[in-house]
Amino acid sequence: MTSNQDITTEQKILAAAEEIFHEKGYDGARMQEIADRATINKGLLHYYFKSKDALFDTIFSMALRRMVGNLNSILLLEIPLEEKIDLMIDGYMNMLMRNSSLPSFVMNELNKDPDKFIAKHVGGDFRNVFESFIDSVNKEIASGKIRPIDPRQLFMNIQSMVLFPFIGRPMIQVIIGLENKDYYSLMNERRELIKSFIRQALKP
Amino acid sequence: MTSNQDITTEQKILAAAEEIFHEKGYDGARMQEIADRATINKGLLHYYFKSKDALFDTIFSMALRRMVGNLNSILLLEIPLEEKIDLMIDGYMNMLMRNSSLPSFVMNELNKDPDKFIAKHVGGDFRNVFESFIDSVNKEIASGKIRPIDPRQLFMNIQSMVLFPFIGRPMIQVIIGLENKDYYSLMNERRELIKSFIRQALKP
DNA sequence: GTCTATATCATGATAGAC
DNA sequence: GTCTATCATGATATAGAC
Repeated sequence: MTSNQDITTEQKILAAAEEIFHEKGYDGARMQEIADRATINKGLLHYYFKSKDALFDTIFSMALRRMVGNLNSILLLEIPLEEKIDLMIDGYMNMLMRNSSLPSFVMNELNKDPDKFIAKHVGGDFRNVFESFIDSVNKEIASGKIRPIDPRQLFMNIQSMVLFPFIGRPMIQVIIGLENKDYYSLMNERRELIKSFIRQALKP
Repeated sequence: MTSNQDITTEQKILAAAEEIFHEKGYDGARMQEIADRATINKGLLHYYFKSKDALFDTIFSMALRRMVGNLNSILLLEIPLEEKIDLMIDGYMNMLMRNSSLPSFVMNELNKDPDKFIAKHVGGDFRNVFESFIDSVNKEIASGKIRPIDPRQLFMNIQSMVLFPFIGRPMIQVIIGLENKDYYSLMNERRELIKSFIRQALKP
């Protein structure tokens, strides 16, 4: 059983670990720094989480869920393609404006160990989910509402335009010459821009 | 002065270091593993490169140059916007098909230390370069050849659609259900797809 | 230039007092 | 539950023989 005090400490640890891991990744993170950030002792960290691995797994699972959790439900909805795409974009953007370091963290860890995704996540579920998206696209193509396009490429384009600006921010910001505050407002405008960009590109 | 033998060893080190750093990042890389990969002794590593930092800096600079080196020259060309965009896409794609781990490596290191980009690279040069791109876009808008769009957003879209599939590959591959070989051919088709996708989106 | 051996230090993890 | 040692290991870096 856990008392109220326990929950508070565990929450403090999770919050601190999330910050540090997101910032520095698994390899760059230090248990000492997480303890400091949580303003607790390093020994106490190991009392709540046996190992750095265990703590990381918890954080990474949370990150994965936040990353693809909404996607499943949206892709399965029985709604027109255009609405589906808009929902995807809005869902991602809302989440990303509050968790801007998430994509970089998740993608980097996955690239270092690609199997992590399959291992931790509901591996087989996606086949049906993505089939549903393919059907949506093909139906619109057949009815002449959009021009022909490989649904996988369309999906990549959406994901790319939404996620990349949060991963490539340091580079982009230097190239186009932008302060932090300006970048934020550019991201805000981006939500509608992507929608109309895609709509225009799909127009027959 | 360096003999032929030296050059060969240094090349071996650089090749090995590049592989390891690209795979695991700065924090995850081990000097021992780099030495092993180069089939030399660990002590010899420090003979050629004083420290891990020094070795990493060399690798990272190479990566940065490969990443944005062509961009400068392309953006400054006095050619129509459409050609400019096509050149960007082709330039990136050619490079990425042979260096698929490069974007993930560079972006991740930059996110951990955003100042790295400005510090290592020709910092101020980009202002004029990107101005040239902005002019290209605005000229086409003014003449009615493309529909109005924020040049910065257009630039982001291009970068995103080209770079992200090489960063988000593990996630994308699971979601759309794809083997390694299929992903490769999908990337090959992508080059022309992005071009026409953008052209279509910009059509007035 | 290349290797072996070693110094030095930081880190994850454990033991034990309170 | 929380803290203070302390252990054990692994990593960078150096010294010195060949």
